[in-house]
Amino acid sequence: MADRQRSVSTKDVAALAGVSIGTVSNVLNAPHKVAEATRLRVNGAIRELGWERNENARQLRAGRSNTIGMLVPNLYNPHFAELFHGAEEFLYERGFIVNVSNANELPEREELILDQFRRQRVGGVMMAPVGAAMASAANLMERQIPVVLLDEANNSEFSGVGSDNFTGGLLAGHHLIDQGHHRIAFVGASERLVQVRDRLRGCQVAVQAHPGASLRVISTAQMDPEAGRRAAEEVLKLDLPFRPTAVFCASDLVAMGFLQGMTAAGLRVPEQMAIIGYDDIDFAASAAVPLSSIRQPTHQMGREAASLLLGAMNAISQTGEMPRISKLFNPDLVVRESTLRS
Amino acid sequence: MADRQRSVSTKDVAALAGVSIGTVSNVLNAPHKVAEATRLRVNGAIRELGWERNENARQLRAGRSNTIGMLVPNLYNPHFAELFHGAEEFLYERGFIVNVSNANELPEREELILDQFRRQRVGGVMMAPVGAAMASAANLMERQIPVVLLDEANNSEFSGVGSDNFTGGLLAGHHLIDQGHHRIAFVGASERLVQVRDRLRGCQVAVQAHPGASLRVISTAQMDPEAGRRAAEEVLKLDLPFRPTAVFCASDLVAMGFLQGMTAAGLRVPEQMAIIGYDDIDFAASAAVPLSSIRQPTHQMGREAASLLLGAMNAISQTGEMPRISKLFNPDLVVRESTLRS
DNA sequence: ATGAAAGCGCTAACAC
DNA sequence: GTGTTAGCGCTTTCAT
Repeated sequence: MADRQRSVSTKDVAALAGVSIGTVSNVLNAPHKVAEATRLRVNGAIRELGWERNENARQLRAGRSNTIGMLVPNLYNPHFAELFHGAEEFLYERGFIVNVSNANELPEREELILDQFRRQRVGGVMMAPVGAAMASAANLMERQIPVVLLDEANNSEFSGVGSDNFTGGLLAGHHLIDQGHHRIAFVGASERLVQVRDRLRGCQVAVQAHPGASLRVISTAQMDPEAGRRAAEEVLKLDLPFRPTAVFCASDLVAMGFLQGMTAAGLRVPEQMAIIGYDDIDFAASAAVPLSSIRQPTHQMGREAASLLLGAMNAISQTGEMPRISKLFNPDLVVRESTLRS
Repeated sequence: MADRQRSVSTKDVAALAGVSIGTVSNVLNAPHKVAEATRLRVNGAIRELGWERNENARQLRAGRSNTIGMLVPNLYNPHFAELFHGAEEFLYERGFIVNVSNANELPEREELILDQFRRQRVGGVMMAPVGAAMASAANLMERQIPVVLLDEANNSEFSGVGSDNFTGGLLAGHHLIDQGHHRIAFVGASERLVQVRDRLRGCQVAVQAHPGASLRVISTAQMDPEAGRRAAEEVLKLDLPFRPTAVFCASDLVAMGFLQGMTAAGLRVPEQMAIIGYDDIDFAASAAVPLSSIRQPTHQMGREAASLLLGAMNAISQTGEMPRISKLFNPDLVVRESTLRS
């Protein structure tokens, strides 16, 4: 059965070009050391045989990898798709490849994915964990694999990129107050995600600064449209005098679910319920009611995460030191119809 | 400077457990061959040292890979995010990892990505190329790397999963005709993508079956919201008697852009312009006007693609034969507000 | 400028 | 049931 087929190797190239494998390697990695005629001959043999470098062998021998691992909670959240896009663009231009994995917001999947990255001996990892993956992240760093956190720039142990979630929450809270709202709700996984907690804190400060205003916190497990729909049901159960007139959802996905819940129940947005989201994903602008949101420079954050990671990989291989640098970006308020008082 | 640090190897494990590396390998790959006491001792040593198998070395030696490459035009299109999700779910359960790359709808990027997969010696590839990547795909197959096409089940040279785009187009066309429309437009990259061409053909058949109905084809370069907005401008330039009253957009992303263009110009949807999209992405239901669409069983298609690929990988290693199997799924019409005549 | 040779960490065939 | 060994394809030092 099926001969275990050897792929074309440098040995074959060397044989065809009439040189040693060391010379082939030099053509690839240090062409200036090789005489022009030899180089041409070797390159000709490479083309003729259709040789492609075996990255596994290269990495095994060279001890460094051109593969970067990226861990996200879910890729069909456009926020993470965009972070990935920014990071991949940056890294691809520099000859690295990015290996994304979806943890589906499951902490145990996150551990499995990081195990896999470790086995692959990736050169570095970017991650946005929802669980307590910090022990695993520390483990990677011990093995000299740099880690950059996504959406998190306040951790002194790890490098990271993020935007100022407290300020974002403040912006959202002030905006709703400015629009005349007193009873406000907050929806998001505030118990689980530090980013969401910070957004909540910002909003709380804005609300507390305004006498007579109150904030009701609805804590969800996930950060998807379904969580928003459930929160909508919960809000609708409240009697009108107690029911919030405005809601701040900690992500646009949640906000879109909340909006669906409201319109399904026949409530008008923003007249009977104002809604503001977070992330300003592209779809927010084309939602049933165009969604106000807090914008993050997501694409640029992805690029910056990649840049920090490459910096750390260089540092570790040259000085043995693991740098810890965080970049904080500023969020902006984007006002659309969903919060505009008529 | 930085000692080039060896990672913990089976040799270290063997030394600590007081056995040979062959026995360590057996504990990992054929545990039944090893005495219970020895196995326990080895596993203890593995835990104590924090050893993790080096996949590069394993793959180099074993000649097979647990990494699967996946190439998509862009991941922030929820259709592809969902295909990825289905495939990854299936493969992860079976111990494989998926390496997705975004070609950004650029044919030259597609080639680079496939080169990278070849160098990585991935076990198989799933791809949805926008360019003529068929030569590269054939090259992979020659190297015994199975290829499964995504969104394409009509290619006799390659395995693939897809849905019946002709029927999908037919469904969309009939639906618009049924709603009383005579002047219909089609928007999509029909010159570039065979999937889109098939959807157009289906729609043409539906329209031609109805005397007095006509179809205007607006061919776009990309398949994103921007393409939809541009097409909207083009349609709006037409004098009212010639202007289509309904449009079939070859993807929901395009449809959402088209919808934005219409509402920006003050036209009411569906009263002045009916719109139907394709893919039924989650966001379609929560669009400014909930979007009618042609649904594909995307998640299941992703799983099926992964399943076909694993089957091919097994076949090639056991029989040396490369199977070519295609699975065709059926599309459904999903009617929402954007095409409902009041 | 080129060649010879060692070895990265692992698997698998074979010997005991 | 366990140990020994060859070698996957490559990079890199050291001779020449």
